Amino acid sequence: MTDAPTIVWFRQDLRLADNPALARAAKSGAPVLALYVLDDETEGPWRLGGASRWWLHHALTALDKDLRRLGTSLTLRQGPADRVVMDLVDEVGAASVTWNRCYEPGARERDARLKAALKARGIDVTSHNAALLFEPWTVSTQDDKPYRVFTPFWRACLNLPEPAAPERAPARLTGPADQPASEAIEDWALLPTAPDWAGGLRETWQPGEAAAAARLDAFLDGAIDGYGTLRNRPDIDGTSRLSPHLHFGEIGPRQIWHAVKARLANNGPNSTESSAWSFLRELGWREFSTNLLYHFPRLPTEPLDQRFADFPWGARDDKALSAWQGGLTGYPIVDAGMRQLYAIGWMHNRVRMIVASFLIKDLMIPWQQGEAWFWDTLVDADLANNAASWQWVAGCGADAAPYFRVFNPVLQGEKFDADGTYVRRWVPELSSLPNRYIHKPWEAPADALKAAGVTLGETYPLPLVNHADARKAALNAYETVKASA
DNA sequence: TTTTGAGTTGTTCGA
DNA sequence: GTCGAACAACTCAAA
Repeated sequence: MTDAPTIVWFRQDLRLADNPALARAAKSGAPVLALYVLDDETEGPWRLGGASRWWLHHALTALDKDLRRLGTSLTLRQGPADRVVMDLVDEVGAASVTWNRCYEPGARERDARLKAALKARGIDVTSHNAALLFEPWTVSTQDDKPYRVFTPFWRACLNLPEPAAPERAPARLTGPADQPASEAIEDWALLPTAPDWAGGLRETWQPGEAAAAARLDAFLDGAIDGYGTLRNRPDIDGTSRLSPHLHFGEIGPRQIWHAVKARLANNGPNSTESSAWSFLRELGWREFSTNLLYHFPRLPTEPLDQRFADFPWGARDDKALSAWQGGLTGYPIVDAGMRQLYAIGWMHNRVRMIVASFLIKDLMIPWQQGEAWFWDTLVDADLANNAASWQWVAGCGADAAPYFRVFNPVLQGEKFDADGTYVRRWVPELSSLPNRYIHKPWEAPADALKAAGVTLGETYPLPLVNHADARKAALNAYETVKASA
């Protein structure tokens, strides 16, 4: 049975280049059966959110097209992935199964179970690293414990052997003689219909491996030079916007790492060098979050710092939560961010911190509710990054901000969106307000509001809470955590 | 074991 | 408007 196929199970590695599982199968000479399984059960409550589903539809369409160029195609199946894979092994008489690792707790358990079951049946099964620069089990403190502080973690990473150079995509792939039936992606109904809210996503994003590579190239030719400072400016395209491509594995961190390094070696004056390093550091944060999730699988639901288990959150307030979600808090920078998120499935990172701080500290709503909303609405929703970042803002995570650090939405707006460009773009009903009031319309005199066509409480909300009071209340609540130490 | 240095991303107050 | 200091102590990681 020399033509028994190898199943390459694609997961969060939807690319042909720098894909060790695919490379291994291609080199083996066996026919390659490319598989993707839509599995809404394994990760429990963390099944793919709406924006992620939109992205996935297009990413799989692009991957199938790329595979066809090489001579095969993508087989789609739905169901609990371990069962689906096992059934397909029987169906096609596969001799070998290979995949690239995931680090979510449900996926890890499932993969371990499946691997054991496949081995027990004499199937050759391998797993590989396509998602990280450094595997979580290779980075630990001298006491062999996981790092809980970013800077020493990243230092330790940089002392490890450099990540391997990415491999090219296989030049050609041969599918199995009998290509098994694939489900139709349309039947998965990943795209929103009634209503179709994805217009802003379509205008903003192009999923797929080729688009990811183009995005990286554009970033390396442009914004990376100013990344060190401009990445904080939501009114400017100062970031790479690679996050959704990275999440779905349309590009891998090794590819980014080596592309940035190559550029540094070629033409890196000192100013670009520090910007390039601050960009690579962001990859480091991605690694750090994945490490945290790997070592603390309850990260998405429970505070890393147990003292926060009984944090005195405010009484349940659905109206405040809805106002936050809908971008109707009365704080322009917060509302701009939340509307950007809803419109295009992405929010600038600086603004993510501002809106998260507002939900947690001004509204006293548990961070898990913000995490859930982001999970559903972000095209780059990633279990590790999302959980680690929300916990960080809440002060209960690794490397947590000091409790007294409460973002002031007015000052943050004035500092990072000084002329209000970002607010005007996403909160158009304020667009005619003068700069000096754009981040605090409630301080504008009546004639300025009138001239701008703004009626507070009607065309734009009054502030949901008074920030100065909310800040004091938050600091009081955080005092109780200290006391419970 | 003990000690030491350091910790992504802020705000407010007073000079 | 701008600047520096205070905010409060704690935990982590390494020497």
